[in-house]
Amino acid sequence: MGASRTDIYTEEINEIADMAKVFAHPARVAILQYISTQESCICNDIVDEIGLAQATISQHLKVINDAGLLKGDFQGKSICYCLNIDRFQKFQTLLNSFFNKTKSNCC
Amino acid sequence: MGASRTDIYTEEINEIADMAKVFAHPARVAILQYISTQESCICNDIVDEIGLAQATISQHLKVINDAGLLKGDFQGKSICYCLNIDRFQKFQTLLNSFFNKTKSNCC
DNA sequence: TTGTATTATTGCAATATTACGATAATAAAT
DNA sequence: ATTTATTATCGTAATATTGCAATAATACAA
Repeated sequence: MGASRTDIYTEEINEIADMAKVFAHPARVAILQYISTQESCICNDIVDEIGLAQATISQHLKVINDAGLLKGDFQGKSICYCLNIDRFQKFQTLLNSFFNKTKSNCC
Repeated sequence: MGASRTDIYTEEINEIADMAKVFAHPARVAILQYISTQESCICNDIVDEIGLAQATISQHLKVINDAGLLKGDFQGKSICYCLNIDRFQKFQTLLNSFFNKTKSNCC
């Protein structure tokens, strides 16, 4: 007990939950929003911008990255993070598909 | 430490994270989906359908309800849960607005 | 009122998440 | 090779979440 069960749900349902988890922490929402506003896809500035420790930001970036939402390119010593638009679009499409199906069925 | 900080983010960002949290567990996604397929908005059947303990389902229903996504009407001894479509629609609209803004800005 | 069915709450144990300091790893510059 | 700047990882503490059994509360029926 304590751990979420995933074996009793369909793959689609687990996928939606996993997607939502990325956005289920304000730091990650803020990071995504901030990255999108930066012309040159800054990296360590995220730490200054958001106000959490560097280790914490790195941890959140890992979660976002593991979900496939980032492209990271080295630029000098720093890493230039950028949104993976295709993946981001896929998230939006799948979530909308779930929303539309669910609300159209409703009693 | 351990608790999420919310004071350092905008209200919009916290709102999006709170919304996403509802969908960030497969049981809640499954519950919402199931409720939407039921003509007559069944209640305790959710327990049978999903396969978690009654206490656990009730806990998840509370999370969904606290987010304003349910309407519950008494029907006999049982409660007839139904999706609050207006609220559900608002979730979809706000999330889409975040997605659209974010992806259009990207580098 | 008593019994029955349904849902909510409480208490607890297990696991996950969040946050940070310290440290390691990496890449470029000197 | 050494230094410097940047990012990732490790270890740890605090809090949150998940899940369940047991129990309480609620609503109706007899």
